[in-house]
Amino acid sequence: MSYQFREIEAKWQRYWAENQTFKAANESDKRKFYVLDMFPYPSGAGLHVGHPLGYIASDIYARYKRHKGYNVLHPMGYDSFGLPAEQYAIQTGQHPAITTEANINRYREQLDQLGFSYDWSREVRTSNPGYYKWTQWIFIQLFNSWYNNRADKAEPIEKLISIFEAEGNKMVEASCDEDTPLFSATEWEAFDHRRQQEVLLKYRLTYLADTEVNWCPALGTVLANDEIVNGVSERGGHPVVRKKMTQWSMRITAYSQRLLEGLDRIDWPQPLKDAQTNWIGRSEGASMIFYTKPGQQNATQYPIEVFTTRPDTIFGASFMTLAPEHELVSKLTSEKQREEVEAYVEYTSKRSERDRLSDVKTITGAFTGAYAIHPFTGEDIPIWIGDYVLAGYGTGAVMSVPCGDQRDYDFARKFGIPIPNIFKGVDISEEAFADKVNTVLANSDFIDGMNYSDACRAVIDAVEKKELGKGKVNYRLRDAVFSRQRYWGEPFPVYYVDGMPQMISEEHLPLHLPEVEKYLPTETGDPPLGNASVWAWCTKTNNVVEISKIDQETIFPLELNTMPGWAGSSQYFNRYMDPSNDNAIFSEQAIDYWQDVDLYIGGIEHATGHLLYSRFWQKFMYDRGWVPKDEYAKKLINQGMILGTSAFIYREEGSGKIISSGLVGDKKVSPIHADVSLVNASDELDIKAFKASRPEFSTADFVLEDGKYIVGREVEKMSKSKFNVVNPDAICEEYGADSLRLYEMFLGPLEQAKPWNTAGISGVYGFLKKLWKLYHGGPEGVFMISDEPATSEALKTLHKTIKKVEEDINQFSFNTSVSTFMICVNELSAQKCNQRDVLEPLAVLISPYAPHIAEELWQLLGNNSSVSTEPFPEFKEEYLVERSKAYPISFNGKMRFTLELPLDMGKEEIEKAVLEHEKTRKQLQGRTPKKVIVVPGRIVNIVG
RNA sequence: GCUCGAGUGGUGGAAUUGGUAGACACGUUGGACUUAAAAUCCAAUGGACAGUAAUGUCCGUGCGGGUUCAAGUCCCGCCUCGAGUACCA
Repeated sequence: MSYQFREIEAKWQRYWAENQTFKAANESDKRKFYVLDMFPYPSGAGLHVGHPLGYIASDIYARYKRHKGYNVLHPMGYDSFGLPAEQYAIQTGQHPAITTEANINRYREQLDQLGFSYDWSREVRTSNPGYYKWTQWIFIQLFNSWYNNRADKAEPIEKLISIFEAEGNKMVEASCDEDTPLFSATEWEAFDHRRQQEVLLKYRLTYLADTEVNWCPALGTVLANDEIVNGVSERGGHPVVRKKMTQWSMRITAYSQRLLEGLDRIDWPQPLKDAQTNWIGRSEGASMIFYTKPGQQNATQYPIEVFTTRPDTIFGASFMTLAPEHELVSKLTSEKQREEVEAYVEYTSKRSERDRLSDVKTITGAFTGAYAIHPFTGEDIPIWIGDYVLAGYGTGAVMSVPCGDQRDYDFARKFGIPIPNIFKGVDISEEAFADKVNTVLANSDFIDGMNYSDACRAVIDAVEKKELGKGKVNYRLRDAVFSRQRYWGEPFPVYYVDGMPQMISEEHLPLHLPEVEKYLPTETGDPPLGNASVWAWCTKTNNVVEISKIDQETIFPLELNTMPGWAGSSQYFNRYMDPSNDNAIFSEQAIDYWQDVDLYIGGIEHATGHLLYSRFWQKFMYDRGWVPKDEYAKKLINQGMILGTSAFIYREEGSGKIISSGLVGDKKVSPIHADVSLVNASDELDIKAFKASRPEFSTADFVLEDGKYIVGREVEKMSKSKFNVVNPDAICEEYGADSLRLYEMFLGPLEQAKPWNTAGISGVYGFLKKLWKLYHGGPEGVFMISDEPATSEALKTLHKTIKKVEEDINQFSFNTSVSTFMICVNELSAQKCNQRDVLEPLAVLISPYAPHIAEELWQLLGNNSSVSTEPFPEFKEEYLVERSKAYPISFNGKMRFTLELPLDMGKEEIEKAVLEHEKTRKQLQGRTPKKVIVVPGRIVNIVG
């Protein structure tokens, strides 16, 4: 019997589903292990061979942990809200729920085909009301919380209210809006209800604010910073403009420091940690106040707050620069300069983000005509505006130290501002000196001769004494805008009374997404939900209450925005623990047992999106006591992308001839993608099939070499538009899921990007056939094994393999363990091994990688149960002990020969044996060695 | 510019973390079986040189230095590619 993978795979996939083999219980005496994949967005294109890479790796690990006796939670679900389904709906009128459902079914089929050990009873879909009920619930909890900086945690808003009632807000240290006014307890009591709500909104962890947002007119929605790449939208590449809008925001900045510190406690890849660290962008320095000098037409002294990381260079400040958008600009500008300044502000506001980015080298600015007073020297410092200072970072104003900062230096050069030197022994005639480490200060009054850190401390002390500033830590991280003007997302559980937001009471959750006629914004510019005439929400008892949003007398207006993509993915890992619970996001018992994720596998592209936001929500959940861990994933692995190998044909410019790649030479050609499925292993294009699939080329003239059209090759991202997509269904059909699983692992290190090459799969396919044969040594390939004890040689091969494979799994080196299996089977075949005591453990050993064939072999061996619950074979050192070993020997690092010596020889005996060795004597040529170096089990060196 | 990561045969990649570089696989070449093909099996496969041969010698992990009996691996200085990020004060 030959290896019939199609029947075997279908049979065991059915078996696993029918027997619920991988269902995990929330109660168990076993130790828990939680293996998580990033759940996919079910796109219409289905899976290509790149998608399952991480899923295969996590499945191997989950199966391995089951063999090791753990109760393993390995769930899967769908991040099913998202833009593509909505855009498809806009074009076709098809409800996004319908396309999403169809896509999910297709995904499920493809996933099932690969033999994953998911507990499908725990599936979640972010677009299911039963799921988004809890997304809405978390939103309400965030709304009802504030961040107490003194306790360094989030607390219920009621506590803040009782503080306000008792003593006002003067002593409160909280993360709140900048413009929060100070008030006493009596003033608080005197505020009317609306005013109190306005104030509280400045403290809540999710709040409404007029935010300058990234508005994408083409998509009709707001984008988060991480949804913009190079100034255009990540999806579609549409232009993005800045615009002020009232939006929900998440006060993630309250957690800046904890998000940073938490990284030290989790085993995540360094590049990912670096990306988050940079994104949070902590910088230490000082905030200082420069007062303006009273001018002739301007008697007021305005304070200008600046942030600097170099307070030590304060005596080098020869001007100040404000962002053109800075609120003081118009107040400060002198009459004489007004025309110039206004023209400049006008000019910068017209420059788009893109222009500014692509043109950073052009230095522009204008003098306001006003001066500030240096806090120490009392000298006049001219105040300029320039667009190299960003309104959104720090205070939007800087003290400019041209000798210590290249941007200030260039600006000073351009406008002829003096560049005083405050560095000892440094030449600044060509460029600024920005080296903190080698700084020794001069011409700097009380900090003369000091180094960077001493001077910083001295200056901060001095400004604090003068009450002109303080040491400050600044973060680049901004609060996250949480509103999207879209249909296909979670509705906010919010309605408005007198323009103030109110939460829908929890027992009315979920607030269902209403039906709409069309998915575009309304004529009045409201988000798509504005098209809904009827909203409904279910009470706990499932009484459906229908409420017309238009009928203002019975109900107040509802929030028409929906939540962004990352809302549904920020707590899904906890929801898997108890996914059908309707009374709580998860039971205490479930979270108590599962605690957190032990292994999380997914792409690094979520570094500053999902992976940051989910950490933020987890910390919030932790603060409020709902989860036991403030970091939810102990270990994370970023699998590398599998790239496509695109095929190109070359059209000559002018003639339009299609030239074979070997004949292109110096000719002017434009490369055109050809479908990789039409190209064979030796890069030859099937011209007939190509012409049939692309009518525009049906009459094209193909110039061949040796009668063949040879395509050019290039490695690119796998995508439909590049015609380089390889479909896993086709691979499974031809070689089977076990081959695909093994091959994806065999391609290279899990974390590395690597190109797909279908040709190579024959290697692992051949391996599986050899494995099969090992168990089928009977006449005409009938299953036959021996109950005789195995040879010591075969046992050695087996235990070598157990040891290596277990080491590999624990280091996630799945590629080398596939090689190890191949070596193992090659050796056992050569040894003609067919003994049960080797072949039985081997079936268990390979089952995480190739589960279908392992189950089949396990059954043939006479077992009734699934191999997946068998204990992992135990490695025994004794089978590996060798009688002797060949030692490589070098002499003076040059000559090398090998010497076979017993393993249990001591150091001195080895030395003696080496010297007695005839060849050694010859090579030493009568000289006496100085020393003999022995590294047991490895190598012997002789130093002459 | 800054921050990470990586450079090893024709190709994907191994190398027990300082100890015989190129495991394993693809591809290629030759052979066996076959009317033929597929499938399968066997052999060779980094380069150069010497030898009828077994075999031996030298050179080889992006480049240039260094440490060491011994370097793909450690140190210093470059080059190239990839990823992230960017007037962040």
